[in-house]
Amino acid sequence: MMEEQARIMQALSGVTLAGHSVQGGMGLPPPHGHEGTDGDGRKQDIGDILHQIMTITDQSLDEAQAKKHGLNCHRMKPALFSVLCEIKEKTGLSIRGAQEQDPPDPQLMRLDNMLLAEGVSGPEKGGGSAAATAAAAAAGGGADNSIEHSDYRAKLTQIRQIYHTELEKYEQACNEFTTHVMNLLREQSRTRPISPKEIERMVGIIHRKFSSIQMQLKQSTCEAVMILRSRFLDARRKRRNFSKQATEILNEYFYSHLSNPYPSEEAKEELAKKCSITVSQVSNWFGNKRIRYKKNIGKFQEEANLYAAKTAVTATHAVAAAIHNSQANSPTTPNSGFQMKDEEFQLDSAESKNSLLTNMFTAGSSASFSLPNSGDMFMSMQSLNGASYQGAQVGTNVQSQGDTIHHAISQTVGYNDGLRHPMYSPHSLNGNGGWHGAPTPSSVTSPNEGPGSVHSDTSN
DNA sequence: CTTTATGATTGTCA
DNA sequence: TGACAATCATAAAG
Repeated sequence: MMEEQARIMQALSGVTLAGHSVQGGMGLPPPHGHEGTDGDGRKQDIGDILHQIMTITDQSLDEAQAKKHGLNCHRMKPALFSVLCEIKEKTGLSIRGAQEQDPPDPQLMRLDNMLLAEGVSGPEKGGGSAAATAAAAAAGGGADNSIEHSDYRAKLTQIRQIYHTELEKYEQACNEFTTHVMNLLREQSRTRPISPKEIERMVGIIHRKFSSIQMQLKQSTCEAVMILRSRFLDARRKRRNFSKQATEILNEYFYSHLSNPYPSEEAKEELAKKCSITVSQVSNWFGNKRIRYKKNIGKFQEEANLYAAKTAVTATHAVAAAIHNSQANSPTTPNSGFQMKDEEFQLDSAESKNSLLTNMFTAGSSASFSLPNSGDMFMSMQSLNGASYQGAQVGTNVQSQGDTIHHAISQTVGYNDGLRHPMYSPHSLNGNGGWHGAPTPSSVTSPNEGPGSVHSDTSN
């Protein structure tokens, strides 16, 4: 208000003194400064008006009202008013030019983006919570994992609610205030020179003020989310073990693809779905598993045998079926890896399995069973030669057969100890018989390592 | 409590 | 970018 008044007076004085070419319109001349020696009555009038305006604040409300009415009815009023409007328009423009800039605040953008990313602002993220619920429902044994997750979700929802109510409140207050000010200004524009642009500018100022408040709200919301994150999700190290079931599934896949335990993106998705974990968790799991298996194969031997035995029966059946049903067919995709412990050979179904193996070997070295075009079979052979994993020993009878097949392979595909076959790239075998950078267990052939396994792959 | 197992993160490499 | 290796931090086992 005071500022406005000052500007009006400033403008007024500028007009008054313009004719006199007096410098420095800023300084208000004393009301009686020019003594009226010019004898110009109009100037005298203006001086009076000025004086009245100057002293208006010193007067009581009634007095001021009366004076105001007097001014309003002054014969000079319409003329002065239009002049004032004109001048104000000019000054207003110049002011606006100075401060009318609205760069999209990068800070605000950042906050907005983050809130959007966290699901605080933007559309109601039904998908996320639905997924969480689905995960919770699907996870047979690992419900505790999703409990925390849902807890986090609940807290996040709370934050979002608070954020939205506050935002709404601010918006409402802003609108109310804006309309109030607009009404006030419009009302005053009858007695005071206020252009629509002036009102617009005021509205802009109000909005800016309120948006700065909003920014504070956003900032504190961001902080709250960050704290929440650090306490829940970002307490990322606060890990939970996967459910037994999930580990089972993952291990099954791992050991049945031991020669090339690199699930494709689709396979990962499949596994993730089966285990109720994320794809990246599957990737993590396989990354950890590979490295840890490689680091200490002996330690995983038991586990490997377990899972190998688990799939041995079905795999064997599959192989048997394949051989019996299509003897001359070309099993170019022998997704029929055989996995069994050598001791199993001498046990119950030793005979059939043994003959099966023999069949395979003879078939492999002869023409009727074309060499599998996959690293899995290759792995099998390597394993049979004791050239693969530490502890992957086989019975001597099989070993000899393996030697046979070794030679057969050497002749057929140019097998070379210590040489990577291009067929098994990118990640499959290297000279050591591992995937990539595997240690060299080939020399370690301690027979008392216990019954080893022959791992093959059912790479379908 | 200590040790081991394990999921996740980080930095590096091809 | 995915894989790997080292590492972290916690869960579970002893």
